[in-house]
Amino acid sequence: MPSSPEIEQILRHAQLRVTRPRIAVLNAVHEHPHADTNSIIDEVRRQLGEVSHQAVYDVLQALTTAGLVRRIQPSGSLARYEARVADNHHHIVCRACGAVADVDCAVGFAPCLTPSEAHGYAIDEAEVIYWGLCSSCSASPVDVTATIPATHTH
Amino acid sequence: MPSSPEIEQILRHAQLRVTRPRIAVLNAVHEHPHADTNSIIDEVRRQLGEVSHQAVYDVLQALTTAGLVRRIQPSGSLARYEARVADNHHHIVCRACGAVADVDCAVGFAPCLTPSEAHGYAIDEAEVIYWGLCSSCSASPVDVTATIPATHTH
DNA sequence: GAACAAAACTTGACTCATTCAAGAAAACAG
DNA sequence: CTGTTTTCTTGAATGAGTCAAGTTTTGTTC
Repeated sequence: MPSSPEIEQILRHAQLRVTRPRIAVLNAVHEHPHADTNSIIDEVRRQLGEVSHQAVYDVLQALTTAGLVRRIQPSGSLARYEARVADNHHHIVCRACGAVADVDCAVGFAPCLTPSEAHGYAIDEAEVIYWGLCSSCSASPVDVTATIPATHTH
Repeated sequence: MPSSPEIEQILRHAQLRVTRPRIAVLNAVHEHPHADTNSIIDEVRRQLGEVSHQAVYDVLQALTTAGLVRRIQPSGSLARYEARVADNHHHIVCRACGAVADVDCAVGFAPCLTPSEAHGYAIDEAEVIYWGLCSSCSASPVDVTATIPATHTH
């Protein structure tokens, strides 16, 4: 969890201008991995007072393009962001409550990045999402007949 | 590509009532794998004349729940459907044009379905999406700086 | 094969995450 | 400090998807 001056350095090193919304957004993503855009907006406003949602959308886009955060969007979920970008890890998503957990890439780069047949595509990333039920949702059964996973967070 | 009476049988075997919209939708998904909802609506209307979009949404939901079609939704893309449901295959998505191709599951069920650490989740599916550029987009370079893949189809 | 209950479809309004656009404010190079 | 560029604010718009009430159709039962 980088301190505020560290966050500032991260932005500068990425050649991004340092602004309060950017510091707050990057901070929020570090503190709340897999948070969706609305949660990030809330958290940023908690830190700074009123900030336009558009600013947060712009910042998230800029940070994503700069490679400082990564955007994930499991089917049926809103866009979520995480600051863990250095490695190639994957995610487990709960079908019932939408909770997301990280999983290290089990098999390194080999079977994980190489499909059996690439159809002429130049592949640069293998994204893996494991679907299932988190421990608390396994414990307290709900209706999971729908194939489309729930949208809300924990 | 099942014929119309075959489509009807498929519906009956799934204990679904046979209606013209359902036949047309299931037909469209068979004929246009990975088509998004709007394309399916267009195709269904080409077959039947006017059909409400709501009917198509309802049918797709019913077919998905019955396991006759599978819904996929790569980040930044609209919901897409495919009728290939019997096996565990994966997808390659072009970052530039959004084109989707099938890939057989390269590694069987083992590394493909087993994460290194399940965090207490009961996992039932491993979804893999390979990201890259399709052959035509590799040939005619466009701007691919954005991390969020394009929404439109070919 | 008519009548009935359940399931599907139509219509039309609505939601809400995300985007667009134009002007004001802030960052930073010189 | 000044100017240019980038970022932020404001407010409206977009559009995939959902909701809800009423009508039609399906398939079953008599």
